[in-house]
Amino acid sequence: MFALPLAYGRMAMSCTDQADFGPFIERLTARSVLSEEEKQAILGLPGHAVHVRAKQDFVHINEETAYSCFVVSGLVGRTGQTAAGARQITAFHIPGDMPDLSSAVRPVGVGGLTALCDTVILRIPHVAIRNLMARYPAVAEAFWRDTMLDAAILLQWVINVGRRDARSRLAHILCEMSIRYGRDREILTEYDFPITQEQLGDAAALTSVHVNRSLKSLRQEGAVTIRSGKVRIADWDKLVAIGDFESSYLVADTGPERQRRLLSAA
Amino acid sequence: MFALPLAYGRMAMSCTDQADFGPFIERLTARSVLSEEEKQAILGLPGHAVHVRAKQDFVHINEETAYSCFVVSGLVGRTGQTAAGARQITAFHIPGDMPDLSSAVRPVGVGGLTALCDTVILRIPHVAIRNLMARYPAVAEAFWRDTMLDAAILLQWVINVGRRDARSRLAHILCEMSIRYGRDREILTEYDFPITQEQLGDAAALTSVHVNRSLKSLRQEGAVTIRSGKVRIADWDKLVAIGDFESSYLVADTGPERQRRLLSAA
DNA sequence: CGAAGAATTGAATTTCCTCAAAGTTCGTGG
DNA sequence: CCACGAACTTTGAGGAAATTCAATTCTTCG
Repeated sequence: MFALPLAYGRMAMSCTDQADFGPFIERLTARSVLSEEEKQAILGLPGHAVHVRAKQDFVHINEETAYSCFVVSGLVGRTGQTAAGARQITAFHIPGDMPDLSSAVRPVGVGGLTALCDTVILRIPHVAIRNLMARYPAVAEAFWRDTMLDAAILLQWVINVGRRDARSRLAHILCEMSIRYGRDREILTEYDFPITQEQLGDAAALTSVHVNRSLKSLRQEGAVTIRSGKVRIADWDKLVAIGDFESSYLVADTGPERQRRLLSAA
Repeated sequence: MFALPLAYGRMAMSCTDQADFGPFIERLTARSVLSEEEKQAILGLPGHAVHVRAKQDFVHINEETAYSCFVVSGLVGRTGQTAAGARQITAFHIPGDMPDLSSAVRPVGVGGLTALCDTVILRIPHVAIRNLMARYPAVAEAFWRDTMLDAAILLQWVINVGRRDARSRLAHILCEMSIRYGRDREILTEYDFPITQEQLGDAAALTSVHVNRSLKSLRQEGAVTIRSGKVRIADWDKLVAIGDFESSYLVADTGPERQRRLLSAA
């Protein structure tokens, strides 16, 4: 078995530290208007913790699940595949993300989910999510908005894979993850990114050999270094220039002010 | 000016033929449980018709709009761009689609919208959409689900661009459009696809020169022919094989039965 | 009929891939 | 604490796919 069930119970109880679920709430509330009651309701979602070892799929392509996953720790990749078996990572999901939140509304279509390193997830029944959304329309909208952020990232992914050369693709990914790992979306010049060059290649649509050569080039140019899962950005501006990175798709979001405007207009 | 305003008024009135808005309703109701009242409410959305000439952008990248677009006729491309100016089409939208429905909830992040040929769209104010969703939660969910179908298509787009060679990419696109143009998702072996090889290249992340050579190869192999915007699929099975096409991401959807199950469970 | 846009073809070049072999790192068990 | 093995990284050489640049032909449309 690839997965080891640990505990059942309320989300807040299935982990010793309730803060585990914090990042998601933080991200949501940064972009949506949620009341204390609504936030508490989200925190009260029932969750089932699962440890997944590195390189194990925990949701298969075209699998129809009855739950959505919340990433507690580790790193998750959304994957697709050609018939020939070539793997493509279409998204990274870090702690605080819900990679397949959309499955609550459309049970298939997110592709597979793989743990890129040892990872802990929480499985949250669709029924619970749907109940919550029925009760709190603002939560439903916040969830929808969260899936649209994923879609916006995916859109940049297409551009990255389609229109940039190897070095740019990698630089772009490293810039993006820097912002995403950062609290309040600030730039992290150093962060843990537990991924192999092979997996980076699956994400950037390159072979691991070419990833290696390209990383070497980035390193020699003094832009960035990756060593045993630790990214050190030596020169942010240079990395941004190489990666043709423009963070607005991550940052420019519907903040609470905008939400209030929309709500008052309606 | 690139756009020529035509008429204001209720959606049903801004076009002589109400059936123009039909495809969207059909698609939605095929995947969601909507009452007659809810359908009528959607049909009653106010729309502002706009004619857009070929190759004109009508929503710019990072533009924050106050409306979503509904494609009445023609062909729309969602676009992204690198700083160097390389263009990438990330999605095609055909009559009946709402390319930036998501902007009602997250005003930026869909990229730009371009008319790939002479096209008519309807601009529907976010306020109206949001009012409708507030009144009918089932409509809100149906709209969300529609954006998730786009996301699922986008996911395949990444795989296509990232992991297939030129011929396969083109074959995959032509297969996908065949299904999408078909009513009830049946296979069309002949359909209008008013697009240039240059634009196909922007979609497949290839140069127009290489698109040309690859199409020639597909033609010579007896798989498919494109001539002045008309696709003729000579051998569907062959095209599917070359394009590594598996239609479930378009077809396998949350039908009404599944929706009823989810609703009753909740 | 003429012009503009689109499609087609050729030749040289570049980027990335494939195949193959060493070298490193790190965890595990002796 | 060291030896071993597995996984990961690094490097080399040759080849394939797609690009670039440039020129020509075909279509469409006013």
